[in-house]
Amino acid sequence: MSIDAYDPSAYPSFAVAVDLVVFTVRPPDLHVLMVRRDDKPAKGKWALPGGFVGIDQDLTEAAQHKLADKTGIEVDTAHLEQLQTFGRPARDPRMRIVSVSHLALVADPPEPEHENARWHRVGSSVLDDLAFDHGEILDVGIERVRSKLEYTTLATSFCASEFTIADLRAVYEATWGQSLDPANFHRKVMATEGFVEPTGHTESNGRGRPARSYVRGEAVTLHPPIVRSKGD
Amino acid sequence: MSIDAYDPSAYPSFAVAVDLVVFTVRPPDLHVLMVRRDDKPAKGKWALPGGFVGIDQDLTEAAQHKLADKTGIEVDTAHLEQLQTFGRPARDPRMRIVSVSHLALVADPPEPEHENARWHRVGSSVLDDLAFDHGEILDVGIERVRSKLEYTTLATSFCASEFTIADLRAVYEATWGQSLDPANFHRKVMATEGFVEPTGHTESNGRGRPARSYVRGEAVTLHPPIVRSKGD
DNA sequence: TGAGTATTTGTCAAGTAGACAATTAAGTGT
DNA sequence: ACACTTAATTGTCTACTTGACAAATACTCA
Repeated sequence: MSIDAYDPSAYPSFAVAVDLVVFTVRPPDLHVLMVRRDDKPAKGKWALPGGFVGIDQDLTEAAQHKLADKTGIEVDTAHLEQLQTFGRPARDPRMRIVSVSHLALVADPPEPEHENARWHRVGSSVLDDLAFDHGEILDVGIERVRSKLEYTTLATSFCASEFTIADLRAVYEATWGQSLDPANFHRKVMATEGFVEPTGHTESNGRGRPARSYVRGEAVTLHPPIVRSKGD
Repeated sequence: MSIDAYDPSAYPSFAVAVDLVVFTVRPPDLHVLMVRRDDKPAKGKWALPGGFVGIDQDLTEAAQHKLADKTGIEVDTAHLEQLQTFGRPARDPRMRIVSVSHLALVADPPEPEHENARWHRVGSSVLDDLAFDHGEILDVGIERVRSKLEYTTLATSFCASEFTIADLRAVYEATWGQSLDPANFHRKVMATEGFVEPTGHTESNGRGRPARSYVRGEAVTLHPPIVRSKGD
């Protein structure tokens, strides 16, 4: 049953695709980018943005191109990481396609140019019936972004270059779907060396005391983490 | 630059492989299974066990087969999970191969049957010059298993069906390469509901007070986690 | 000027982690 | 039977972290 014995010139032939789970935060909700399919398989259904990988194209490179294509986001302002690979033989009716899914976090994207692309609120019933196995991929993406916020500084990827602690807190609240104590959150962020760096000036949103503004710091991981409470 | 415009019958053709990072613990060290290549590319170098995925074979299924093949381990006694996918265009000189790497944790394996397969201590200089990009894959695997021990009950996958708290502690110490306080470790494990369940009897190792023995519990995640100290 | 609102700082009780002493329960050799 | 050695298990204490909530601060708006 070993495949080692195959003729080297006759390896099974796969297509390889990248699918993107692109999140953004529009307080008070987390949103994910979806495109409506207008071609043959699963026509009319919502699907994750994605596409095939070129034969000389790196996986990350393919994901970056697709992200720029669908959102108009500069590659270096967004966070992009590999999520998980899905390869069930029957996941696409056309042929054997292995999809390397990626997670992307973007701040403040413009409305999509493509007619068929749209941001959907996470939790919307639209996301309950997606094309192919994209519902499963989305679930993995949601859990990944929620857990990454606990122990990394990734939340800042959802913020503009300058932001307030309240902006950052809104990111956590939208992603986790739970409210956090402003006082304790503020203290935790400030206690983590390198999470945020003060700019020196303040931003007023018209009401209440103006908040000091910050930019991203050098730190990547949080010690100690900021944890969700058990009630997911 | 969009690939959507390609003729549907002319998707780029890839080979898809699985590579396995198989760990076991032989106190006081973590060990990883490697095979020496005796074929053309990178001949004579050590590589991760792996192979090509069949055109009708699921990724997990392919990984399970390879694991059973190389270790003689029953599939249901080992832990197996997807690690990360590597697909740099030039990573294999033969052709375009995308490798879906997997992490496996096994308890007390027999010596490998194949002449070319061998367990190597993590940290051994043998692992500094592996075939293809397997050094990179191994590094990802090492970091994954170390971090998973922090917040899951996976350490029990390294133990036989019955084990003592000291056995479990030896797993943590081998994986993290640091010693842990027996008293505090014992208390933490016992404090986590469902981590281990007592069998009622004890195991003596010839010296000192015999330890009570336990089996795996139902719990999957640890609340609170058992964390490494900063000095990695 | 005062009311309203959001940020930021203070305070305190409860819980957790890490260090290390003390106790328990075997084996071993005389 | 009796000390002696070793390792498991339990106790204890201090320092720190968490979460709840009160208080002070600094603006805008009417």
